[in-house]
Amino acid sequence: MNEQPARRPGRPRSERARAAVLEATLALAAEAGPAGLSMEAIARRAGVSKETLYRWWPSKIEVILAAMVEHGQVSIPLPDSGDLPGDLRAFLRSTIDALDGTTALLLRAVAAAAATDQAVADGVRDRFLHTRRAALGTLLDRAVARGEIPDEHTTSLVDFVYGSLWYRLIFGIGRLDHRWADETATAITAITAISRQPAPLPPLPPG
Amino acid sequence: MNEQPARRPGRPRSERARAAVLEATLALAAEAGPAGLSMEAIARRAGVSKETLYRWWPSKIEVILAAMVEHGQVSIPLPDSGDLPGDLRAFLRSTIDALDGTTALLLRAVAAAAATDQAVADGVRDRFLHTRRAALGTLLDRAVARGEIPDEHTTSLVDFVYGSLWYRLIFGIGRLDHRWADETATAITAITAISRQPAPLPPLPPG
Amino acid sequence: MNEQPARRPGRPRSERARAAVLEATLALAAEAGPAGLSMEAIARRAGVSKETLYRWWPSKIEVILAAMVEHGQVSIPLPDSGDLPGDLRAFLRSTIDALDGTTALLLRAVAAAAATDQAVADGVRDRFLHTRRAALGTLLDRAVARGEIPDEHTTSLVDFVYGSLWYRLIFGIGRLDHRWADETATAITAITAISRQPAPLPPLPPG
Amino acid sequence: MNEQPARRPGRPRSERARAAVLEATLALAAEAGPAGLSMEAIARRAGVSKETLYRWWPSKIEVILAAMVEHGQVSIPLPDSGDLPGDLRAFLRSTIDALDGTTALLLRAVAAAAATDQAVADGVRDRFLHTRRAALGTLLDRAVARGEIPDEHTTSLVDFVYGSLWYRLIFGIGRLDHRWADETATAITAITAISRQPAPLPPLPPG
DNA sequence: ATGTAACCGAGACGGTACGTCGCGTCTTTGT
DNA sequence: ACAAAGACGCGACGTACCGTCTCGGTTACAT
Repeated sequence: MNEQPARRPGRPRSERARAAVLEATLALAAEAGPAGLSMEAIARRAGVSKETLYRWWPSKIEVILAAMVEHGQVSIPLPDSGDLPGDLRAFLRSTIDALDGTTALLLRAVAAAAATDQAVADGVRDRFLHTRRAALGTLLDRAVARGEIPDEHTTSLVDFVYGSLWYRLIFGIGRLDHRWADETATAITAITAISRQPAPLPPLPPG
Repeated sequence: MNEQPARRPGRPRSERARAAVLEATLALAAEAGPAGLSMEAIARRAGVSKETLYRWWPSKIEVILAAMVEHGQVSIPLPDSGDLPGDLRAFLRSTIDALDGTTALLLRAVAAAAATDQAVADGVRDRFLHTRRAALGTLLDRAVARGEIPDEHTTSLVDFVYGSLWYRLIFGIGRLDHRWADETATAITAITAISRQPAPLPPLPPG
Repeated sequence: MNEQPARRPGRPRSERARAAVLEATLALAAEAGPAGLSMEAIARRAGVSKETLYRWWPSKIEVILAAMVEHGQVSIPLPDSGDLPGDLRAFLRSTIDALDGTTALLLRAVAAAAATDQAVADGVRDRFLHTRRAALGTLLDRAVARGEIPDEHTTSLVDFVYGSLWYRLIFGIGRLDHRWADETATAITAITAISRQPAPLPPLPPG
Repeated sequence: MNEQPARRPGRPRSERARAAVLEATLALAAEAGPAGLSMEAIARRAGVSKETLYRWWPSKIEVILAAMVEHGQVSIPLPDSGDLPGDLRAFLRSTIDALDGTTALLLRAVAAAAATDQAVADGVRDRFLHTRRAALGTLLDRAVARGEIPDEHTTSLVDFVYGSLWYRLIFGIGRLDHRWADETATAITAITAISRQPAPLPPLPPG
């Protein structure tokens, strides 16, 4: 069964160019930071014409997102041990582990573009943030299903986690390390207690 | 003793220019959004020379911050009723009330500038975010003092509140209205229960 | 003896492509003028690949010259009535008749290419202008042979005729119509008189 | 009486930039020919921003015309000895003397631009060619006034002179030297004879 | 019938130039 | 000393053509 659509006519896309662009993007992000990520600079660095750049990635944000995917620091394993505190802690630690210096700078560039342009924000939200929110949502939903936490706060909790992550990233507030992951996981799961506590409230022993 | 620094020689600073710049900034933010907020455009709109602009506000971020202060949507009253859930809810509602359309666009411009440039991020954090974090911190600390919540999560909670606010603002996730304020306040204060519940856990009766 | 080069193997040249290119060139010249005559546009309009275009016409000037020949407005009948003024007038009127709007625009494109690039100028001169100069030269030479004009000015006269034609065409000076043809023919043939008059100057009769 | 309009406010135009641009234009014309005269290249060579270039010369043709004026090879003295053949010869020799290699290349660039774009052609005709046509016209009109030539051909003669000049220049036909000037002057003034000869034709003396 | 070879369309590629915009600085006159 | 005006060098923007290249497919003739 050939799902692949019949090979289109014309010279095929250059894999070399594609790779060079994404590499150049990563290199520039690492060296020059978000401010150095211009289409001009990427094309120059990659040894690629601007025409080619715009042909495949119609805007800077597309190049950046593609580079992040290429960089591989994107898919986070979703732990499922049956215990929210542990799972959340593991998930956040993985998230932080994926957030190396280059990725952090790329994410800042993404944030800058989204903050500047509503259309970019919409695209980033629907195509990039959505997946991550869904992953964390799944993790929380399982906890809800297990009765660990009430379902009324899950959306807020997702906001809390990713909100504080971006917030710290963009404004350079504190560190984003395992310590942060643990504290955040702890604070989030503290809510767990609410519903857990009442439920297991042990009946007073007789006598 | 003249504390007032000796009146400097030369033509005094033009109040007209100052007002025109800040007004123009607000107008441009409202009309053209973050992308339209260029120093060039502000000067043009204000009928002020770029020289003057740069003399008093050395960078775009300074103009924006000044315009936000001028716009008055900045200082949030700090409620103190002795009850965290109510106070938090009131505080978040006030925060949202201050976040009119123009302010939202200015904040996005601030976020874009901070995300792009680390130095800007540092400045914004220390001179702008700091005050807001401190206000919310005070509110939470009072609750800690009253024994409503443990003190170990306060920093995380501040991140949660402002993080989700910026996160939603930048990426256009959902609405930022009283409903959001209430839900967020509820989720945050749910943590209250943790410590409240265990605390009153009655000592097991002897025997 | 087979002068026809042995039929080459492989797919023969597409007549369709050839015709489409020349038609497209004429159409573009008429619609977009000299500035719109790019190889890119011609290929696009003709539904022909750029590869094919460059295979048969190695440069833009070749396409244009071929299109002009195809357009048929190129060969001017050479009158030979035995009277220079009449012949010249007829020749120039025919020349103007062949100069329709599209041809005029193609000629301007030729001039632009020649003015820009010396190599193009050489080619145009030797392969295109040469024929026309020779035709007019023949016409004048016959007049010389008949004793109508001296032979010393013929080269200048050819320059005068074609020079003023191109000059007016390129810079849009005045009209290029029958009136122009007649006036030019008259001015050129005025020179005829010089030699005619003195020659028949009858020796004063004696006495 | 101050014809000079009151000094405008703002930083005055940089004479350095102006001179550098015109020099660069001349240098590029001489070195790279008409094809090398791009706005980009001129700006680069002059060490001037493209912004500045476009501010003062809104298109390439303006830069070229200005450079030619600057180059000084533009104003031709108008001889007036009372004898058309001699004056014309002198005028054409001066014209050729002014046509150094660089000027020739600039003129070719002018022709290319005019041939490509009708609007440019109009501008060049009215602002550049006009003056030259008028000069030669004056020279011829004086001859008409002296009864040397009829007035009916003057326009054609102007076309002949400048037409053949541009024609030879653009297509690289022959040389443009004093020899050409003399031959052209001779051919043009041959027409003189027409009217001169017939007029003095002495009535045949009786008997 | 089956190579083999030149053609064809499509279209990607690295370049250069285009004309515009915003940056932050500099240089004037005038207040 | 400050203000308005506005020129300046710089670098990025997104687009258009340039001439070359690499594909899959087509159309002939020569086996």
